[in-house]
Parts: sequence; structure tokens; C-alpha cells
Amino acid sequence: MSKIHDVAKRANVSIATVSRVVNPGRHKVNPETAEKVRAAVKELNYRPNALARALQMKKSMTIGVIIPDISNHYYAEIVGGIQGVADKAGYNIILQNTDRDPDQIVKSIYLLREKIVDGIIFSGGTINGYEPLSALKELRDRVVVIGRHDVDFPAIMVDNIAGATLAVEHLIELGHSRIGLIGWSENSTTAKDRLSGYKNALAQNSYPYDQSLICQGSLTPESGYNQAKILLSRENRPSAIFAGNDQMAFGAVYAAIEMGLRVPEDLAVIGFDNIPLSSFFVPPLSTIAVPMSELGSDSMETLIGLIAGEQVARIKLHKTKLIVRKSTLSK
Amino acid sequence: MSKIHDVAKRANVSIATVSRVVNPGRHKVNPETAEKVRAAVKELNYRPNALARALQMKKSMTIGVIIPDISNHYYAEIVGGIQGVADKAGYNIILQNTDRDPDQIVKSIYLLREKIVDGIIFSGGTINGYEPLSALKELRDRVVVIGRHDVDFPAIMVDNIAGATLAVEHLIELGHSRIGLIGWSENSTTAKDRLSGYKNALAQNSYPYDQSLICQGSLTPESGYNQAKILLSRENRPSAIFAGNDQMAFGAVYAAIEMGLRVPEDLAVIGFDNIPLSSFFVPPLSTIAVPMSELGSDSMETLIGLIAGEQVARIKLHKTKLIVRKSTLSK
DNA sequence: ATGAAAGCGCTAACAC
DNA sequence: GTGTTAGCGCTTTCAT
Repeated sequence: MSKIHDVAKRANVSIATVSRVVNPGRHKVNPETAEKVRAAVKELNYRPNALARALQMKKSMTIGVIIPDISNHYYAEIVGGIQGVADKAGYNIILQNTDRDPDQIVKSIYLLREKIVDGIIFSGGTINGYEPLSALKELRDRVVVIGRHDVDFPAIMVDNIAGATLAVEHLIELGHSRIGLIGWSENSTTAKDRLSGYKNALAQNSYPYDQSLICQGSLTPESGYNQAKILLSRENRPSAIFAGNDQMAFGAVYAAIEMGLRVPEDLAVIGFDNIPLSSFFVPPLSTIAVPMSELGSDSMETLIGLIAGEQVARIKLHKTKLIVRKSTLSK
Repeated sequence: MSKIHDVAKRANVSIATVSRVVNPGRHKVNPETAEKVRAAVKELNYRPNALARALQMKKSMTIGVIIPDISNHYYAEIVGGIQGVADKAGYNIILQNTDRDPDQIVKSIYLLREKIVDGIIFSGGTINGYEPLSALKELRDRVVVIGRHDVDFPAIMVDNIAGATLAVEHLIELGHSRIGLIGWSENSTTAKDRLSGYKNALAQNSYPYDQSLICQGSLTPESGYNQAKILLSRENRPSAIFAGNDQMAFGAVYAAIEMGLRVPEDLAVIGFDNIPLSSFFVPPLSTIAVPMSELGSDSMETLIGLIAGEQVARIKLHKTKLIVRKSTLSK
């Protein structure tokens, strides 16, 4: 692989001149000389070494993305959104999977710092501890988080409370009063917010909050299935279920059908996320649409602003939308 | 951010010594000195600059992954598999999305070369042209492809022909003779292979190959829905449909139900891929399981072998598996 | 407009 | 066992 030196020799100029034509704009260079250099570049198939350049410029044009798991649809969409704007701006992204493991998270941050990333986008898992925070400190002005984290970085969030309220109010309007909730981990702020929205909607309509209607899955269809089975075999079972995400909603529908209940006639089910398959489910699933890809693109735009030294909003809240399909048709 | 020089000063040693304790193994260093250095490292929160190290060592511990689209489940799983083994081996991955656009592919390769990646894993889209091939040339011994590409790099593949044969033979055993196929682009070797498997199964059972049973979708549920509608409104409609992937199979089931056909009683449907949701579909979808994550991990293992200068297999074929669920129960 | 040379932060000969 | 020094390939003053 040829280096700047080779090109300089070939074009009979100094390496400084080569650098100037390879990075146009900052300095003038004689058009003829430039042409000679460009010819040499082409002949030698020269490509500047980004490592060397980054070392010198203290700018790697690389950003780090820390997520729990890329094979999870939600994060894949986010990363897709990040990629889209990163590409256009000339940034590359280094991916770090953490499985939400605090040690992994800390390790990832250190690793990205070693690789001299220009910034970090963090999503999923928690970042509140002393370790991750102090590790992130050195990049303080170049970090954006997706989701609520109670830390002092610009945050891109989904209005989960409003979304959940939307879902449950929809169910209430349909005439349901006993509404089951399949939530998940108490450690997740997202889960907590969706639960809050559920409670809000009940309170606004003066319905009691009944603990026996609440259970916890783990975001998988399997867990939705299991929890729905439990919920539906109680006496005085709910006539509607609000599942914390579409995956669990699918599991819940499946459980209902297996138990001889019809959806939506005997049980209404609504999910959260609006994954692509939800409209092709049988019955098509009502849900709350979350603009995942936008979360990603917005976070990258924010990071770019941060890197440019701009003032950026402390919080950006993205709206959700109620999508009514067959799984919650009239009671 | 502190540099090796700061640590050296703090510990009252030379930078060479610091380097030696930071990268243990190669050289001996007095335990006491080492301890002093480690203390200084900790106090200054020193982290070696990976860029500088990579520049010197000509090894970045970073590999490039080129795929069409990370928000596609298939590629997300592959990348997940790659990540898993990359992490353990100390590699980071830089992601490049191409949308299968040849220009983007070439650009991605150049970009990764500039970033001095230690290797590249390529999946999806085509790589046969002169441009991408010559761009890849400089990394010749450090490239592995996933899927069939008729190029001289180690390839990790799925036995799509055998898988499709499996699917169609299953349908034939069930008594179906008119079996529709929803395929996709003729440019895709995967699509071609799955079509070949379909033809093989028919031939082995002396069934005719009827062009009117073949149509092309685009891997989305929408397209599966549309194509199934066409197939099912022909007179002498098929009694079974083999869809090129699960997404299209979902669409096909949906179309059938909309047309008043029962699945599997009036129409059997089988997909391909075995995405997680397929077992929670209503009815649960029969399909051919593809070990996507394994494809990723295997490709990374192969690349690591390549980097280590080992001899690696030219081709590794991964087996598929027939998963029978309700969507193809007896005719 | 162009070249010489310093230096980005690190590793690895090579001396001692 | 430890220090000195020469690069890795590039960008960027500073001269000219």
C-alpha cells in the first residue's frame, strides 16, 4: 500500500504538497502541480492512512455506539438511523454490544476512548454508576444518550408515558375496565414509564389500580405467552391486555387463542413499538408506534452538533402514535 | 487525556518502560518498577492511544463489516454473531451499510482500507465487478464473504438448495402437488438457490415445473401478501405455498385468510429463515431454520484464522433444518 | 506556491 | 532491567 511519500516522489513534489491536494480547501496549490499529484495518486492507487491522519488531527471521524444487543430489532433500527446520518457526515461507527452488563458497559467506554472516537451514543442498560460516569467524563461534551438516564448528557427520548396512556385510554374508550399489563424489569426506566402511563390512564378515568392485573415478562414472545396465561387463568380475568412491547403482545395473543379465547372479541390486545410484522399478524396488532430509526438519526445529529461545539437541547422527546388495528376492535 | 509520557514522568521511568508494563509478556521488567508504573497509570487514568499503537504496529484490531442494512433482521443476527467472537478476540467492528448499491460497496471498501482494518467480512449485495474486486485486492488474504459470490475469498454459506428441497419435499409428502413459490430478485444467488431446491424437489418426485406457480416478491410481508393474492386468484390455484422467507410467508398467510381460506386446511404455507416470531404466528409457521448467528460467528472465526496466517477452508456450508409447525399440518 | 522539519502517541531495535 | 532513539504516515507551522 503506497504512502504519501511514494506519491510525492512520483509527482516530483514534497509530501506537504501532496497533503495539500489530498485535503483541498485549506491551502492554495498550483493547478498544474495539483494535476500531477492527482495523476500520481491515481496511478499508485493511493489512499491516505486514516489512522495517521487521526493521530495528527486528533479527530478520528469515528463514533462509538453502545447498545445491549444488535440482534434486537429495536436497537438495530436505532443503529440504522445512526448510520444513515453518520454516513452522510463522513463518520464511521464502531459498535459495542453490552448485554446490559455493567462491566461490559465500562469496558466498552474505555475501549472506545482508546480508539479515540469523536463521540459516543449510548442506549440501553444503565450508566448511572461511578465507573461508567467517570469513564465517560473525558468525553463529556461528546456523549448523547437515548432513553432516560438521569445523567447530565443530552438525551433523546420517547414519550413512553404519553404512549402508554394513549394505549390504555384507547382500551378504556372501547369499554374495557379490567385491563391487564404485561410489563418488564423494574430497573428499566422505559418499563417504569410505560407503567406510569397505564396508571395515569386509569386514574384519569377513576378506575382502580389492581395489582393482580400486573405482571412482568422479559420482552420476548415466550414471556408474553407465559404471563398472559397466568393473567387469563385468574378468576375475573382482564378483558384487555396492554403488553409492554409487540413481541410480548404476540405471545399474549397466542396464549389467548390457545385457551379458546377469540381476539379481539373475548380479549383485546395492544402492544408497543409497531414492529413491521405487527400489521401482518393475525389479527393485525394494535400498537403504539415508536419512531426508532428517528431516535437514531436524531441522536447522531445531536452528536454532530455537540462535536461542532453547538448548544444542543438537553432533552428531545419523540412522540408516539396510536395505531388501531384488529386486535382491539370494539368490545 | 494523559499520554505515555506523563506516566513515565510520574513513575520516574522512561516511556519504553511504561510501554513494557502496559504491554506485558514480551519483555521483562522489574516487579517494583512495574508496580510504580501501574500506580502512575491508575492515578493518571492512563489509556494507551489505540490509534498511535495501530499506526506503529500496523494492526488496528478493528475489522470492517459490510452489509446491506443493519435494520434487516437477517443481517442484524449475522452482525450479532460476528460481534460475539470479535469481542472475545479483542476486535472491534466498524459497520458499513450499502443498501446493495455497487457504488456504496466500493466506497465502503475504500473507507475501510483507509481506516486500516485488519480484515473485512462482506455479506449481501454483489462484489463481482472490477472495482470492488480490485479495491479488495489489497486486503486479499483478509476477506471473508458470507453467501455465494463466485469470488476467490473464503465463503461461509447456507445450503439454500438443500433447505429449499427440504421445504418442498415436506409439502409433497403432505400430498401437495401444486406448490406455489414466492421468490425474489433474479440477481440474488440465494434466491436462485432456493428456486433450484424447489425445482429439484419437484423433479425428484416427477412433478412438472409450472411457471404459473412462480412469482417474485421482495422479501417483505407486503410483497408476500401481494404475490399470494395473485397466486391464489388464479384458477387451479396452488394448495401450498413455499415463500422465500418468513416475512413473505406471513404476508401470504394474511392474504389467504383475507380471501377466506384457512391455513393450513385450504392452504399450506412454509417459509424460510425461522425468525423468532415465526413460532408465535397464528398459525405457527413451518419454516426452514437458518443459523444466521452462526454464519456471523463462523465468518469471524475464519477471518481470525486468516489474519493469523492459517490455512482456512475455501467454503463452509451451513446446514438448514426443517421446522414443522401448524401452517403445514396435514392436507 | 512549495519544501523542510517538527510532532501526533506509541512500539521496538539497539545500547548500556 | 532500563533508557535513547528511530520511525509508523500523516498534517501543519515556518521559511523561502
